[in-house]
Amino acid sequence: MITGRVKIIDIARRVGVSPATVSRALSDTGLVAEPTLSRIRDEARAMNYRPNVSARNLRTRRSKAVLMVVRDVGNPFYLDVLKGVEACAREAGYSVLMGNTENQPGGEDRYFDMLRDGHADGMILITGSLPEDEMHRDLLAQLPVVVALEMVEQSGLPHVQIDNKAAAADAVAHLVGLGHRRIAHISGPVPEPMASLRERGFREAMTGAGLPVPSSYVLRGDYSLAAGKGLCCQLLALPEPPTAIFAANDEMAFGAIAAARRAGLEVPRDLSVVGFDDLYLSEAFQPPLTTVSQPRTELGRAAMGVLLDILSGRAPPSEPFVLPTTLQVRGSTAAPLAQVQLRSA
Amino acid sequence: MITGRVKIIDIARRVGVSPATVSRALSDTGLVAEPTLSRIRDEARAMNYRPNVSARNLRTRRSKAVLMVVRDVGNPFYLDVLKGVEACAREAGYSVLMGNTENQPGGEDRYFDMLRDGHADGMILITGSLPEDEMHRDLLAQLPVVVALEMVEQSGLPHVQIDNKAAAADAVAHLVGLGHRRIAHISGPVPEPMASLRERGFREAMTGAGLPVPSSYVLRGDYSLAAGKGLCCQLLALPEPPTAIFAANDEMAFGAIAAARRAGLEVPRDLSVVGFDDLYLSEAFQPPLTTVSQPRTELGRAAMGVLLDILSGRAPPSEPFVLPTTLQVRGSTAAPLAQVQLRSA
DNA sequence: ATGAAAGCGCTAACAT
DNA sequence: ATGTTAGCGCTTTCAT
Repeated sequence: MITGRVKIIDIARRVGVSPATVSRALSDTGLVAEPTLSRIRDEARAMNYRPNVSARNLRTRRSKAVLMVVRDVGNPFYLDVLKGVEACAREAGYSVLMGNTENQPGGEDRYFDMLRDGHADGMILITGSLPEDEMHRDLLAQLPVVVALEMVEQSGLPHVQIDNKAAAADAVAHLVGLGHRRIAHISGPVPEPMASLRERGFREAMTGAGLPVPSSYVLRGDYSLAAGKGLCCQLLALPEPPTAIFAANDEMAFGAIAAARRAGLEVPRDLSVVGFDDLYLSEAFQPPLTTVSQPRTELGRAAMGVLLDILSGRAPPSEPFVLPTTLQVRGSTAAPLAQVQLRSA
Repeated sequence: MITGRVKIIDIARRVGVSPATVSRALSDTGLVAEPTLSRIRDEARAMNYRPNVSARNLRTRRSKAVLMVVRDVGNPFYLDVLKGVEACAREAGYSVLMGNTENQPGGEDRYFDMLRDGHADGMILITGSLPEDEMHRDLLAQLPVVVALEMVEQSGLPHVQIDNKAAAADAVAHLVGLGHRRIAHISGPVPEPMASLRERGFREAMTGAGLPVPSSYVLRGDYSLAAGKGLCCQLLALPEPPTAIFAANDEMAFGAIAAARRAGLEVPRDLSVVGFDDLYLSEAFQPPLTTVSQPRTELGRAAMGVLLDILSGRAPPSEPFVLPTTLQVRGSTAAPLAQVQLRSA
């Protein structure tokens, strides 16, 4: 800490009041009368006063900070969520700390500790898992924690999310609408809830449309570019390759498109690809990616809103808060070519 | 704060020692003898003790946190830098807070305030500008602040950076080597130092190769996708359009490629494009982008290293710390077609 | 409307 | 090697 040398008592002396009055004047309690009020504020500004946060936090037993914990800070996807969280937090006088678990099993432990040691007052958890110790269900549900985007079943924690199953079904319906019948799915790391729901959305939409889902058409990925590439190769090598692929996220969709191109196919002429997430570069990608767009910033805002409710003693919603998605139809999807032609691929 | 109810005095009572001894035992001072030491540690673990950070920070007058301030958290580019900073910080027991200025003029003021109010002990500044107040040069140079990637001239602050001019010259040399003679530059927001240096690298490399730099061939952008698109259109509309473009960052390069494609040109056949930064998706882009790769994580590490030096009283290096770049040659550059053909474009 | 006094939980002198 | 004491800077009773 750069010793913010001027403290409340310095102002008090200069103005000729007690420290208590200065504190009250500076924190807008409405308990200080007008001649004094202005003099204190002016003097504080003149002296370039900044309250010492440690002292204040120690006294008030709150840090006015919240923690947003994600799987991987390196994933640009979360940045829009952060923006929403931050905007909402700032309005309420909170700052936001980022944390990431690097996808490691006990990764959230560290951040639950930060809740206990006063680093933060509450937490927005976007990792889909809970700490390994400290797992007394009923106790956990008392903590000021909101789960966003992901799901932690039976945790009793409030959730803010999208309808992954319906969104996936939408994407598939788009492909079916274009005339595709042989549609494959590159899933996320099932059995994680998010990945599972997207896969179920895929299956139900297919079944609903009377289309078959051969087991070779559903391959499990890990949301990485590399997985998209590898699994797409696998699909294209099938005796009856799909004419369309629905990937559980954009990165795998990018990978799939790269693999298709390397295999001599043109997207969307020879293969349609739909992603999920609508990443920053999905629109600039060649071809521009058709994908499910999540209201990322709004999800962040909503999650922070629920957290503020909890922190101020209001009851959080008992039902999950569900925000709508939209399918961004772009250039990576088109009607399929005649089947004969594709067999030769 | 979730009241971490168990405090040092609780442990002290259980073990039958004074709070001071517990404090010493828990902070590895080596001043507590062995029978006691273990008993204290065991008890602390058993009671699930967590030190209250506010109290500790207040007492020690340090927060053990550093601030990393960037222009835009939404820019994935900074995330790799963050990883380096965080790794190095964690080893030294520091946590990292992110801040962003949204490119607004007075944006860094807020974070300099956080230094003064005890939120953080030091700062890594990646915005290229200083707060508007508080500009007493000599005073500023005393603050525990390290400038990374960008440059703040005459600030007296330690810098960790790459050689932007040389890297830009490398990129141009690559194009010249392929046989290009009509090479244009889409620059960053000159006169910012980073943008200026890249432009100078471009100019010097061109001049050094005996190539002309008509003024219509150097257009100023703002690092955005849109700028890349727009300025590329402008270049292609020239009576003598360039056969190659060196963009001051990858996003503008992406924009340029998109614009070229829209204009009916194929990259790299009809137009070569080089970027700068080597963003996450540059490799997956179609065509894979030839670009200057910065050692982002290493830059982060190095910057944090210098900051740790300052925070622990060691003198920072007086010379800027310069890390090497590498030109990633990928698919967006190739030898130019015959000139005649291009004129018709 | 303002002041006096206590204390948040911890660590660092200064004893012993 | 351990205990005693004081105090970091602030907010908040409780008085007046």
